[in-house]
Amino acid sequence: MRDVTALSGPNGARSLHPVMEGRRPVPEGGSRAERKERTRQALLDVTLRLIAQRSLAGISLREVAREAGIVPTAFYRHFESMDVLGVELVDESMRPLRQMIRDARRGRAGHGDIIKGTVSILGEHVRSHRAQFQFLTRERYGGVASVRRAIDTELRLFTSELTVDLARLTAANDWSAEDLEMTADLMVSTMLATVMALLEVDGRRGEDEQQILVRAERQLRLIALGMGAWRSAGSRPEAARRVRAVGRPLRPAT
Amino acid sequence: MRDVTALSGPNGARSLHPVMEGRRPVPEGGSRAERKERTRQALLDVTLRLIAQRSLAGISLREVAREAGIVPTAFYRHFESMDVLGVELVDESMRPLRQMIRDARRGRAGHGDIIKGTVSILGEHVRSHRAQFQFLTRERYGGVASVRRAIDTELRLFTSELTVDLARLTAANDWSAEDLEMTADLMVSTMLATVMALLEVDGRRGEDEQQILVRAERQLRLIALGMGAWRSAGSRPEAARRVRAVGRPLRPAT
DNA sequence: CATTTGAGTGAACGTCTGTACACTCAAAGC
DNA sequence: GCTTTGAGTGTACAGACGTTCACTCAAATG
Repeated sequence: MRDVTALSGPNGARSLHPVMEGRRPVPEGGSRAERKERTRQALLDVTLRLIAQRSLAGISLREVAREAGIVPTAFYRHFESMDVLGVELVDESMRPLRQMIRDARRGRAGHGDIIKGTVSILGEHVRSHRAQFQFLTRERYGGVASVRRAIDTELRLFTSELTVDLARLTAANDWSAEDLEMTADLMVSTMLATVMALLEVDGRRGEDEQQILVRAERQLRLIALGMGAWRSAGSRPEAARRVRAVGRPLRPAT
Repeated sequence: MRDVTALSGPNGARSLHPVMEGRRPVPEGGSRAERKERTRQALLDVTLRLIAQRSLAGISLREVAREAGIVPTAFYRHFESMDVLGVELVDESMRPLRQMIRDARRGRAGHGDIIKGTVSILGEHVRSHRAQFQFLTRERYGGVASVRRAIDTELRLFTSELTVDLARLTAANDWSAEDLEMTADLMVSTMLATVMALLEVDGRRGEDEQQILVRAERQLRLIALGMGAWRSAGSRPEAARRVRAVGRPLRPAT
């Protein structure tokens, strides 16, 4: 935030190169409602872009407005404050994540290996929706309380959906709801850790993307193996066998 | 003679109102070095206290100085900037965490159950060093790049230490270094997720502390079971048996 | 004892912030 | 066609920010 100030000296802000500075003052045309929506989207997009370098708390209303090509006061026509914009951004950023879950569930990659497919889809989505994932992980434990809450709520929903999926895969009634939820939580947090690692991969050499994904795949497979062993030492062998199938095909490290 | 220092400037500026504000201006007494160290510590403490509500990026140098009872300019006698203070704070906050690892390793709780003991120690430390853990988790993916780096480095060290421990527990040469690191990473991220959940427990009813710790224990046990099964389906059964012992005693959900 | 040192002071600076207010003027509604 | 609406404008202000500078004055030094 500090080094940015070096750009805007006490010049007139007039004599800049006419073609330089690609500041688009919101594309024109369309009905009133369309134009408003476009400006609103521009504000969200700009914030998402800026979050790549600083956290939401470090981004000012004025800067967002400036980058979106409107005057600071016009910001209020769309959002009450930056905090409210942040909460809205959670919803928007969650959309690709929800799509990801849907993709993973239908087994789009469809190689018959659920884990491999899921991890591969995760990698693709993080690559193509980098900014959204960055926003979510950065602000999950960040400074703005309302935004943190919103993310937390969505993530809980995510976990409970996965719990349902797991229940289906484990023959439903052999595992307690508590154990299912515990396992789903472990998987979600493993995937989140993977997302965070992926996002830090450039700028931090040493681990490359593929390596992280391979590790995530093995971690999930380890968990699946654990599921197979969880109850197998006693109670219902046929359910345990079913769970174990999730972990297959297992191909340990060379 | 322009070095006439006898300027009749508007010095005055003797003592202000004796009872200005209830701000403690750094406890007095001791040598110069001691007083300096105390002020320095006050700056760190104040920042740690303020981080409970906002992120580091949202805390100003002036506010920290004010709360520590010194004038803004005096801040520079101790730190070049808030960013540098942040990096220093990482080091300081890591100390309790390092102590925790040492405790866990020696099995201070000493019930013979490594997992139970570790989780219990984790819970205790989070309770008694709340602010430090909050700082670390909040800033791990936060806005200040240098702080993020510092935390990342320390956490990597943590993981590699755990890798060594795992190597010892798994008979050293049956598992590849890569697999050991993968597993250690999974365990660390599980524990970090637990820390984060613990920190959000109050202010967010529904899950209480004990519940989170029980879940973490089960998650780690699930992982340990996974380790037992990882290689057992083929290669070196006696090593697998050894690993499996880590997971015991296993007492699945009621 | 006289001298040097350096943590803390206080005023001042230029800049950026969020927000208030009165305004413009094209599209929407009647 | 006349009126209403509302997204975007421009000016203005008070407060907070980081940083500068010349300073004080007790402790450390010798």
